[in-house]
Amino acid sequence: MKDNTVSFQKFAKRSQNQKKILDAAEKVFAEAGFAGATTQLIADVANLPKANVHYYFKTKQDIYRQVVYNIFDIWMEAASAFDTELGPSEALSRYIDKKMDLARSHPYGSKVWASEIIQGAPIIQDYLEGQLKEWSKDRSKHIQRWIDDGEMDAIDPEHLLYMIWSTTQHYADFAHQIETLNSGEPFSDAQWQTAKLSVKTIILKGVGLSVTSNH
Amino acid sequence: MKDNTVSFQKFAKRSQNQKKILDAAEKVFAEAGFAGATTQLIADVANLPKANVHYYFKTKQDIYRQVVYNIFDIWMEAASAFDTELGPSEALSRYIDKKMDLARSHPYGSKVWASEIIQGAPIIQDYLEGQLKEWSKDRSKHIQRWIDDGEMDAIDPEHLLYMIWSTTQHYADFAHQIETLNSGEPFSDAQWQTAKLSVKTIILKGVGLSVTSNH
DNA sequence: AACATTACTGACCAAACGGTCAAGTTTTTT
DNA sequence: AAAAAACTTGACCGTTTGGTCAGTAATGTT
Repeated sequence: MKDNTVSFQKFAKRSQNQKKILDAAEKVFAEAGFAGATTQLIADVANLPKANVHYYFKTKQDIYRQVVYNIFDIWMEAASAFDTELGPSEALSRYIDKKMDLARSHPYGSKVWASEIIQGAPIIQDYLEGQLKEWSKDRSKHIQRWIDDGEMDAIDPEHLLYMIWSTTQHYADFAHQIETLNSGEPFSDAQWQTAKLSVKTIILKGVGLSVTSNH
Repeated sequence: MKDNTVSFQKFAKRSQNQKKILDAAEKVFAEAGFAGATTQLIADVANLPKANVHYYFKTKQDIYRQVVYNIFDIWMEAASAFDTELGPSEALSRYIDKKMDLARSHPYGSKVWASEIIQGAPIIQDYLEGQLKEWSKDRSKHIQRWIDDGEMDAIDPEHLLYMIWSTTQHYADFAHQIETLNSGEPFSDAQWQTAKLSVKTIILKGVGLSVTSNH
């Protein structure tokens, strides 16, 4: 019988197991690096036999690739929060907010990304040269226009982007260090609020803008 | 015969070989992570047989430990550039300068450190809780005093430190990404100058200060 | 009910790895 | 010159790893 629910469940099971594996893998890759991550450990965290993991993903590299692609996609989607139709204050402010939220919600992905770049981006190089470069150049141009229009200070747009990336991702990648300096406790809601506000305040004021809204 | 030069050469040979191994290891650990780094590759890069590497260092972890300790020591020494006797502008400015210089001169060490923290600081935890925490608390107190004295804006001192660390180290850890966005070329001298100035300008102005000198 | 497809898994294997060791060479000390 | 100490290295080994595979179970299709 052509039962849609059954077909859907079949589909659901496959992608559901894949998600379990990818979630486990993201954590394991983040905590052990690509080489240090064993398929056995990924399987254990996913609560699945190792052979089952290899049923859904041919190689460890395939899993890794998917994990890296996923975090990149999430980031690129968040990058649309940098809406140049808004003024510079709003655009930068929202983008920083969004990046800080992702640092909190996707710490493992951020760490996997960082390790990938540190090791020379063997997997993601084409994304860097393609989507990321395109997006950066585009936003840099907009920032430059704001500068030319006297809406903000004359600072090199690319370095501004690097500062936003590094500062926000630092709260994910170096969470362990921050936690250690915070008496071993992870940030509370209030501390995350302070972090967001501090980052926005310094960067916006630093380029001659002011924090407009506080959503 | 008690020839001092001979004794010195003996000493020199040992520490010279150790240095060769540590330099090679720093690079290999940075590019492959702890687990991905093989003692064979470290030996190859050091231009030594693998067994010889194990003659000077009992285990791979011993080599790694030494590499991480070394970069931490270099950073702590640079941390003294944050001289609170100077005013806030000078102190922050010099500290940022120093950190940017280290990002350029010690990119591998910075990457090894980043990976270590990302993976939860299994080796260096005691340093974080000891020296780093002490230094941070001390400098935070000084920054707070500057704020109380009305010399700079009221921003959370710890987040200011995090911003300095993340932004400067980003130029080392994410050098590959930056290079890709820079048409595949590493930064020129002029570009490093621009980077330094941009970082200092944004951060100092961001906390209500101004770049005083340009050494 | 018969068949086909998809899902699952314990047992296995070749390759790579960290580390050892015995036998040698060179250097230092007496 | 002889003994001791330090250095060097090819060959080797137990363990771990990513990945395979044959056989079984469950699910979907006719």
